[in-house]
Amino acid sequence: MVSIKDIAKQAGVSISTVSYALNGNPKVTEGTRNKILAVAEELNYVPNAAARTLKMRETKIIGAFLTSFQGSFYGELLQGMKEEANKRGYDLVICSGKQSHRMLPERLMDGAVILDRQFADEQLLQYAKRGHKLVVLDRELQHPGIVQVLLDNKAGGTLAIDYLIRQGHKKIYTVTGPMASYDSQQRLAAAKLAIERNGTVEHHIIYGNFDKPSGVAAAEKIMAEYTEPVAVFCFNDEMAVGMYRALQGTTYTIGKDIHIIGFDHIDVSRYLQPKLATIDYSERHWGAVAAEQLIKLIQEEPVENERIYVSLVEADSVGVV
Amino acid sequence: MVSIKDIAKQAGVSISTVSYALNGNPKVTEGTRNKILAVAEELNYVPNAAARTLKMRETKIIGAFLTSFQGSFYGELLQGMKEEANKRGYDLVICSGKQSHRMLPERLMDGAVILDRQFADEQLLQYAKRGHKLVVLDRELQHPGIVQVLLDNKAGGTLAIDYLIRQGHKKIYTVTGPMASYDSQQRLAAAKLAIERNGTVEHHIIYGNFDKPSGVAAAEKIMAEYTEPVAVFCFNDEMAVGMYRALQGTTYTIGKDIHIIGFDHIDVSRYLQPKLATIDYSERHWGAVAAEQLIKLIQEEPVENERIYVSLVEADSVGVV
DNA sequence: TTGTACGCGTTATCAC
DNA sequence: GTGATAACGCGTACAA
Repeated sequence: MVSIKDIAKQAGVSISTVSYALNGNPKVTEGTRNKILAVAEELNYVPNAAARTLKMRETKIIGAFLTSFQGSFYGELLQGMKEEANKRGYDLVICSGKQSHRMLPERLMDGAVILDRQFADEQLLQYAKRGHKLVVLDRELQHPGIVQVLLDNKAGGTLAIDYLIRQGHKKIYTVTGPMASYDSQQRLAAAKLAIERNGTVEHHIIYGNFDKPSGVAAAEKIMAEYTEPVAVFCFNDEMAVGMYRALQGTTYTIGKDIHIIGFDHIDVSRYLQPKLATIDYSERHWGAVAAEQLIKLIQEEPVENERIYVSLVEADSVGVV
Repeated sequence: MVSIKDIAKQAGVSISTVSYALNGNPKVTEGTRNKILAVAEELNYVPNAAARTLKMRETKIIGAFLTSFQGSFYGELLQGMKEEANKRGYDLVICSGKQSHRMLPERLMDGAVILDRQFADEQLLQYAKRGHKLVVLDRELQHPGIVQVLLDNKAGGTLAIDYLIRQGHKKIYTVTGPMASYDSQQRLAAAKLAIERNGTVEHHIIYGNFDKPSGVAAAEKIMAEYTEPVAVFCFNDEMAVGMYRALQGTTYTIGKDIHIIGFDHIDVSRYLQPKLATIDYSERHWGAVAAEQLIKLIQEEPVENERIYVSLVEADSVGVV
């Protein structure tokens, strides 16, 4: 490996001069600088990140921790994070799994965005206490080293339920995500509130898991109990897709017998027959805000918790009753 | 930050003893080892990755470089890579974009899997020449430091075309990916060969881009030229989905007037009406093999180029004619 | 069994 | 303007 020492030898100067030249320190003369840059180029010099990090105590890299790489859900989010990070001179790496958690305390990155319930609250708080900078997208957590960038689930849940009620529905199912999911908890709280506020609606809760199979299961349960047209608020589109699948080829028609609204506005929802009503938000924007806040946190700029806004997408999967 | 120096002081031993103890060197006594481990625990000691890397010249991290985070395509692949890497004591990080290319030569990772045509061949060869270990999934590249793990596109292209011909089709369109795509090139070559071998089939090529809009465009072109039932081999499912979308609500029926087969067996293809015929392979296995070969390469074990096998999935999007 | 000393590649603080 | 030199935290050959 070629180091600044090699360049120094080749160029006939000292290593400190090389360092100055490479870092654009104005102390070094035009002539020697050019000479040094030429030699560096010639030798294919690449700075050693480990050495620099050891000295500088920063990597200019931020990480994003996901529970899993599967599912199409996070592409736009990561893209948004990446673009914002790059714009601010940082690189982004994506990690997944408990194994990779070590990279944060080992200081392989200057901070991280957390979207992974496998990361325990106490763990994160401990990291924050040790001076690590964090942005959480999946929980509420109070610490000076942590900033929250959360979806406006309350608004989303309310929008969905109000829409169903506005369409005349009197019997509403909600299909939740996993108990541990912050987003699911918030959506449920909002849905309950919106339903109570109305007063006359019959509400049933089905506990799901944010995946297709639990959507299938929900649909089967609903069909088994079926007596009259019902509306279903699936806490994500993935489960709604599962419901579509289960209802395919049965006598129940979506948007007539069983009305469905989802959450996320995933790409597939546009290709379903009928189109799926859902709650929309910009994943990309979410990611960009997360990266922005994280980097501000790292650079000791003032930051605040942020909320990502959502909106209603009406579609034929919800009819009038 | 707490370092081994702090532990040494606290435990009343020298730093080398601490280092030995932490690394399980048998030279150090049971008693002092336990004492040291206790102190380390108490002080919340975490080894500094930069310092260790600087010394050891390895990070135990491998990277995967993608063109973009968008699209649902790579989830399973990355999961497969991650699991295999973890099994072998490595961590995986995912990177995207030209900016992040620096991480490879700067030795932030011990090697990388490349799935990004933005990485130029010469660039990769240069890295390999400097001793970096690479696995390429998206091109052929010969170098002792590079191993190829490629999809068996030839088999896929042949399977698809033979299936169409077997179903009696005499007029076949192929909708390609971008010119630069290795996979697309290989699929086209195989398709051409299979068609020539048959002799009596009329072949039309439409140049696409692997995305939905180009599927839509292809469908429109085909409808404009329509005189008799045709079969279409879309070089990926994404474009096939675009075709479905464009044909929706027209007088053309998929599987009767226009027959479609895709490639990739993406999740959505199962939810289309009618189900999409396609070429299947295990993304997860692909990823696992890639990680395995990369780590073997890093550890100087013998490696060979690998091929990932594919299979045909028949479905109603292709009818008999 | 434990301690001393050195080097990994950088940057930064001094002299000169 | 340039050059020694001391860190940064860790691992290890060698000495004790």
